[in-house]
Amino acid sequence: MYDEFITEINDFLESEKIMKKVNLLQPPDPNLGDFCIVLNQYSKNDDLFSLGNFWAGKLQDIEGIKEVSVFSMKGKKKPIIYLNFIIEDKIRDQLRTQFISQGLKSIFSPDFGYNKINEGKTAVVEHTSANPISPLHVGNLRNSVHGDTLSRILERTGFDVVRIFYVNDVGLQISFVVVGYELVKNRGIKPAIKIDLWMGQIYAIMNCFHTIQTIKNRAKERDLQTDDSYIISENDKLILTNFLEKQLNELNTDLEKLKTVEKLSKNEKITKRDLQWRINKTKDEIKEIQKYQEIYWDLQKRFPQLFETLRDEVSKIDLMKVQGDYLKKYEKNTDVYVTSLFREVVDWVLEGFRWTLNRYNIPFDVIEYESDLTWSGLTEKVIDELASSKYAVKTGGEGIRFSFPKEGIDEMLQNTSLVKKDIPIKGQVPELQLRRENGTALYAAKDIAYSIQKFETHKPSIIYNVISTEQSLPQFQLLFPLYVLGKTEYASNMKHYAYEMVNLQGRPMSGRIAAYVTADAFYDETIIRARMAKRTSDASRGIGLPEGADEWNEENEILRAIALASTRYPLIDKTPQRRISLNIDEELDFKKNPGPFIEYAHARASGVIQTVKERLDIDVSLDIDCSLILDEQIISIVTLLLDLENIILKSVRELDPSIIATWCYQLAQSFMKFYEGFPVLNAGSVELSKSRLLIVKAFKIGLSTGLEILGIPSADRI
RNA sequence: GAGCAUGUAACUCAGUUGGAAGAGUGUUGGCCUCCUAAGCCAAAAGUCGAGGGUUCAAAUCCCUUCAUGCUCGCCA
Repeated sequence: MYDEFITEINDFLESEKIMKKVNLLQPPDPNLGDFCIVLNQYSKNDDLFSLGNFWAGKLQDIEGIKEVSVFSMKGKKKPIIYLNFIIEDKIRDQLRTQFISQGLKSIFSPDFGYNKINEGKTAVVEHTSANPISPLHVGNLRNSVHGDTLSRILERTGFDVVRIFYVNDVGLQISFVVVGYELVKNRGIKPAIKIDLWMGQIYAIMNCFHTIQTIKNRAKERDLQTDDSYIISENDKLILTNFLEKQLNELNTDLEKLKTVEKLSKNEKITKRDLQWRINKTKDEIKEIQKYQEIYWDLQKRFPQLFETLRDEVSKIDLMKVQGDYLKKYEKNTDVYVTSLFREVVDWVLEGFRWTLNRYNIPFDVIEYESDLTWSGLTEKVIDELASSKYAVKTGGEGIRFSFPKEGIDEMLQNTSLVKKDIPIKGQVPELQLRRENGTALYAAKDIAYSIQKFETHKPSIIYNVISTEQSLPQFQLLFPLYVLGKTEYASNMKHYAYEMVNLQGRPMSGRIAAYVTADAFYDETIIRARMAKRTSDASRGIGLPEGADEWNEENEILRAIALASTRYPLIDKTPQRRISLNIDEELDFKKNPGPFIEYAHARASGVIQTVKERLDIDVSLDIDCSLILDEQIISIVTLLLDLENIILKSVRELDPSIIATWCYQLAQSFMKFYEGFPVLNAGSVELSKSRLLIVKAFKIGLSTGLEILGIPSADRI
């Protein structure tokens, strides 16, 4: 807004033989001045205060400047001198009029809120990708909301975005559900609740049986006398923990010994770290026994019918063998029955996911199955190719391990656009096992193959993987193999969008024990609470319950907007690398959640527009007298609105959609203040009504754009 | 043991290339005869985790240190 002054001040600086470009700042309080500069930036003079007064006198002569005041702040060695500029009222008004009228023009143009720098390019966003074994919970939802918002932001910059859900349908976990499902299906039991919720229960129960069986198998290997049932009896527990605690004691004495001597015995060379690792393992094992004894009773109590059925059926079969067998058959796609059974379970759960995600306004373009990738043979091809590189080591059997020597990494940094900061670890990057000794591929290898597949099928110029920060190292470990395979471009353009996990009331959520607040429950609860709040508020305004079918539909739409604002906003308003702790009760208290506040601001704006239309019958065009609306409050709204494009670019650059969320909130806040102080209906004159109405409309456009980026519909009434 | 992230008001968090410490919630007190009070106004509340360094100037950059979370050789 103050461009003219910049050139004038630059001219002055030049006449003082200072070759620096002037940098205008904003004083903390508008009463201090319209803009200011820091004198220290331009002069190393010892007596800055006198110089400041001298400059102030000179600069005051610039046309349009009313006054330049000198403000001195104490520094350790020298004072810090600010020169505060106050513009002549008339000039300020002129500048503001111009600023607002030009600003409004660009806000009402169809390009507003877009910056097509990536036009014609494709971006892939892979997100959510939750295992299809239990319902989506609030923890998964953070991933979905971030992934979806990121996609929407990318679209705003011109990208053609492909949203991918990657289904991990090959693995031990999924085989639990498949076997469990087959067992209950054969007994004629059908789901009476939402399918993913039901499968989640089967999963938790089967996981429990499986873990208990694993514990018992380990006991057998150690020649301990436990029985074969799927329950840890008190006797079993006693035998197991006694054994483990004895072992723990031995390990601890070894560790103490190792602190004083180099080696434990002549033959055995064992490191401290190794011992520590074993100690931790043993401790975990002891905890696990206790935990799964409790989980057993807990699940039996919570899901009695499923539990009893599954326990009866499981005791008739060799669970480990059947599971392993099924999994192998599915991986190789050799048994039509098994394959269709897996797909039946997976697709059923995915249908449940889709339904849930749809409520949250989160669409997907593509669903890709890990099994398809496995069957395509690409993984084996990639492993073989990597195995012949100089970084691969054979580890016995068919095992292949991949190493990350410093020279190799340095070479990659030179030949790609990657920089040191992209490496999440200093020093030696740990080796990566690609194939087990028994010949099966590990997840890491599949992921490398999958990355290549993603690039080759969708031809994106960039891929974003939305995955929690826990996966930083494995995500980085993907890049170097890609580079080694000659896929330099791929390595450069695969980005890990990392976000921290969600804690729920101080406790992490676990699918393994079916302890989660499901995304569905969260949504349902929010709708109920929103309806209660709306009815209360309507009643205080004398509005009755909705009667006709249309009104019910309208109410439902309003409630949906409020629900999405209340659920999506708290998941996106904090920077992704911050761990968040959701307190469901607080999020449902609409006074504590900024989401509904933003909706309210939008509804108020819509209300104004509607009422004015009904009662005033005025025509609004851009051709208005902006000199009527030069107030700070209005300037701040327009400034914010015009900032949207920058904000979008910044959020892409920093991979942080919370910037958009904060912007929406600030804008809503700014509008609320405007709303209180600047009535449109009773403005006093038609001209004033018109110009204020234009601001309201501009605000509405801006906020609904922001909300659209956040995937939140905007409500016209609340 | 090593690496990464975080640490700002009682609570939840913003804070742009270093340039005058910011919101909301909560607390206290005001404001509905007037476009929706899920709102607005005012007040109180801070050693920016601690210590050091660089600088005219540090929440911001560098070093040290403390606290919390996550990760680190065949889990997916």
